Amino acid sequence: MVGIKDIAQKAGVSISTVSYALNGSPKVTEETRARIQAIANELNYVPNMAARTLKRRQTNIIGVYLADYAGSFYGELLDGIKKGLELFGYEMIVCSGKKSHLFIPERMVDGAIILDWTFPAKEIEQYAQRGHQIVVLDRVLSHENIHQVLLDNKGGAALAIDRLIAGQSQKVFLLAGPEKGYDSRERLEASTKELTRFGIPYEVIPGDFTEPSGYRAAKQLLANDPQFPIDIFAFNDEMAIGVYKYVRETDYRIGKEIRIIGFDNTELGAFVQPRLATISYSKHRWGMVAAEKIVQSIQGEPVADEHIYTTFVDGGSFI
Amino acid sequence: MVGIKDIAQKAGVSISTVSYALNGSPKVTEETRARIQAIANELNYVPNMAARTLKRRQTNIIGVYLADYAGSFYGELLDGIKKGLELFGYEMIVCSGKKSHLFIPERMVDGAIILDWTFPAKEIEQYAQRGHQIVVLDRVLSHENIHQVLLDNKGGAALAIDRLIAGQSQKVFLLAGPEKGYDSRERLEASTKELTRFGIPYEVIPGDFTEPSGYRAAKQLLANDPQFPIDIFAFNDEMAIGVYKYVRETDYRIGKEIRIIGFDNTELGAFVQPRLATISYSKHRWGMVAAEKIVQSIQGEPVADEHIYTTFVDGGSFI
DNA sequence: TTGTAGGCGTTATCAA
DNA sequence: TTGATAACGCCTACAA
Repeated sequence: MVGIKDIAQKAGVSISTVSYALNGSPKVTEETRARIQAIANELNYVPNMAARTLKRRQTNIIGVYLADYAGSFYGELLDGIKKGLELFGYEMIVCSGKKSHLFIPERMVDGAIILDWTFPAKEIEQYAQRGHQIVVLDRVLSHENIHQVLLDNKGGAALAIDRLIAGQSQKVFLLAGPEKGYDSRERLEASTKELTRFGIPYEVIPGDFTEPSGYRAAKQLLANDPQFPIDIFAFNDEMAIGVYKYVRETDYRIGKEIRIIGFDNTELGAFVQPRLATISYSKHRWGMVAAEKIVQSIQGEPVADEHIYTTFVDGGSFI
Repeated sequence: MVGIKDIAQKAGVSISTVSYALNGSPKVTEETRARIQAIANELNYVPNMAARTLKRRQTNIIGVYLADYAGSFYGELLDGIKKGLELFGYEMIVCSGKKSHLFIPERMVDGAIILDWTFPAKEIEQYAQRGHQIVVLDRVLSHENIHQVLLDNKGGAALAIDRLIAGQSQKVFLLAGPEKGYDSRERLEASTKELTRFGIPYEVIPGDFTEPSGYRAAKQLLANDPQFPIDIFAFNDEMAIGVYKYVRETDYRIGKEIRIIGFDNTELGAFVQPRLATISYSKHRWGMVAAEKIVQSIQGEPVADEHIYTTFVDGGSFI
């Protein structure tokens, strides 16, 4: 491995001079700087990250933690985070799985962005307590080193419910996500509140944000001699797609006997026929804002929590 | 930050004893080992990765390089890689973008798995030349430090063409991917060879593996007063979906006037109606094998290049 | 069984 | 403007 020592030797200077030159310090002549740079290039020198990190105590890398890599959902979000971090000279690495959590206390990353319901809150708080900066996208945690960029779940749910009501719905089935999950809880709370306000009866059907759970829910709903139309607000598009799948096996039609609104505006929802009506938000922006927040908090600037707002997307699945 | 020094002090022993104890060396009493471990836990000690790496000269991290994070395509593959690496005690980080390439020469990662046509071959070879181990999934590079786990593109293409021929196709439109891309080139070569062998006329339509390029291709095909049925072999599912999108805007029907076979067996292709006939392979296995190869080559074991085989998946889009 | 000390490759503080 | 040198936190001969 070629290090600054080799360069120093070849250039006939000391290692500190090399270090200065390579780091663009004004303490060396432009001439020697150029000469040393040339030698460095010639030798294909690349600084050893471990050594540099050991000394500087920062890596300029942000870790993004996801529960899994499935679904086209994450694509745009990661893109947004990456673009955002680039603006500040940070690199992004994407991690998943328990062991990679250690990157945080090990100081392999300067900060973390978490969208992973699998990541225990206790653990996050512990890292924050040790002084690590963290931005969470899927929960609320109160700590000076933790900040959040959250979806406006309540606003989104209210949008969906308002549409259902405008569509003369007589009863609404709320196809919920995991009970302990923040997003699902918020959507549920806002939905029931809004429905109650308008005096519309509703029923909560448990789900877990996966397609199969949507499929099962649809099966169950149609098995019980239902009253049509059946109006469903699925707390994410994936479960809504599961409903489509089951309904497709019957003679019922989405948008007629079964009316449904999703949440997330995924690619698949936009492709199915009829198009899935859903709640949309900019995943790209979400990522950009998260990146901005983590950098700000690392740099010790004051950072305010922020929300990502939602809009309603029309689709043939509802009216 | 709490280091072994702090532990040593609190335990009243030297730092080396702590190091030995924490690393399970047989050079310390089980008793002191337990005592030191207890103190380490109490102090929430986590080893500093930079320092450890500097000394050990390895991180036990493999970098996976992707062109982007889009599409559900990568989900299973990454899952396979992660699972595979776990078996050998390695962690995975997912990277994208030019700057993260530096992780390789910087020794931030012990090895790299590359599926990123954006990553210049020259650069890969350069890193290999410096002694870094690399596994590529999307090209053939000849170097002792580079190994490949490739799709059996030719076999897959032949499968598709054989079906088309069995379906009495009179002419086949080959909807190709990027010209310089390895996968597309292989599929094209095998397709034309097979078609020529059977004396079936064909026409190559340029595309770039994106949905819009499939859409455009369909538009173009249908504009020229074509002869039905139009038989298409799209070199990936995404472009095939583009074809679906355009056809849907017309009165023609997929599976009737337009018959099409894709490649990749993506989730979306399985969902559309009629189901997209396509070439399938195990992305999970692909990842597992890639993981195995990179670890083997890091550990200096002999490693043989391997192929991932394909199968045909029936769908209403063809016959 | 435990302690001392040198070194991993850089950076940064002093002197020169 | 440069050079010698001490950290950074951990590992590991070698010595005790």
